[in-house]
Amino acid sequence: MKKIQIKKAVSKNFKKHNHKLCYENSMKAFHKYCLEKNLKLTPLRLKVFELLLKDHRPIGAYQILDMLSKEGFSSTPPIAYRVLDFLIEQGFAHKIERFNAFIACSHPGSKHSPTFMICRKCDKVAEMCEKDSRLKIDKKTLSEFQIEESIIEIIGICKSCNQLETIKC
Amino acid sequence: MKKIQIKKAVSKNFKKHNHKLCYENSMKAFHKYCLEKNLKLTPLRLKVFELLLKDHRPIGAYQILDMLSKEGFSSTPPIAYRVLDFLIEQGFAHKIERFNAFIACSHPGSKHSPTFMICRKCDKVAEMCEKDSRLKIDKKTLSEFQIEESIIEIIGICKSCNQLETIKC
DNA sequence: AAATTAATGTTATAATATAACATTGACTTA
DNA sequence: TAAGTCAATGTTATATTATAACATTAATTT
Repeated sequence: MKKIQIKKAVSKNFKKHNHKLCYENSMKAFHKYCLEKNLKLTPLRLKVFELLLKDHRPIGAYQILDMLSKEGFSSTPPIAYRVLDFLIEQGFAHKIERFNAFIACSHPGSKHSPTFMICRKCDKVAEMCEKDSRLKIDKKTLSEFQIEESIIEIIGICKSCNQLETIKC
Repeated sequence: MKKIQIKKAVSKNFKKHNHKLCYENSMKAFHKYCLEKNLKLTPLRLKVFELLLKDHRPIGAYQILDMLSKEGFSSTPPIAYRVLDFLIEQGFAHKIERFNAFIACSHPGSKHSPTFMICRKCDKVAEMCEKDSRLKIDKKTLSEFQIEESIIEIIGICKSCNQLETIKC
């Protein structure tokens, strides 16, 4: 029996939602991916990915190290950076350049260059898929530059925070 | 008598071009802007802007400090960061987040969120104006997020570097 | 000339990231 | 199974980027 999945808008990240589902789906995908690619799903990697999945806010490497240390893991900088590199390479995490911080990928399992919406009030981040965000570049310019990768980070205010503001006034 | 200016494509930054003109136009605009806004065009600010205008490559704050020190300026970190903040605020410089480095603005004198093309071979950067690069975002998503600012950095290979590669093969 | 303010100078330290090498543990293969 | 190999983790040290806080100087106003 197949479950029918209703596609949720990315902006759900900014609202109340069934986050347990986000967590479980991502974790499941991670397990599946590692199994298929024969990559080692170690306790450290699992823990870091779990930390990234906590909510939809990016976290810094040193925050991760703090949390690792609290849970009894070794916690010198390379520990975090190496696992983050691994997760990013495998397409399960991204770096938010604006904040030098890291976030779990919402469309995991393949390399891509997403667009991030970053709310400057609640610090939550939503990752848009390419369908919903396209960079239209002038044809002539395109012919003179071979694109390999893009960093797109949009900063603004999410609807939830905006409504809160309006209510306050 | 009015000079006819032929609008050059932004990708000129990647090619041989009359860079003296780039320099002079930007410097002139900076002088004019500061005069009009009654902002102080100090030796330090001039020097830093001049350094940013050297070529179309971003430079780090500590590189700037090195060069400042060689020219007899004071060169502790806040010296550079403060002038950079000033230049960014006034719209004469940008930060390239990908490199934690800074570059002179190509369309100076007003706040804007440009798109940068970054060549990973020669490290040169070209700033596209909004006309040539537009982010098309899904309507529903747009209605749920109020955009204030965007960071768009495209990494790839410029035509000049690409041609060099082809010749080598 | 005194008061005010903007710019620069200085000291110290915070925050982010990597290099280089050591150890462990799992897996291969002889 | 013992030796060899390799990936992952551990460790030490240090590099790189950035800011806080306060002091001094220079320009501008009163």
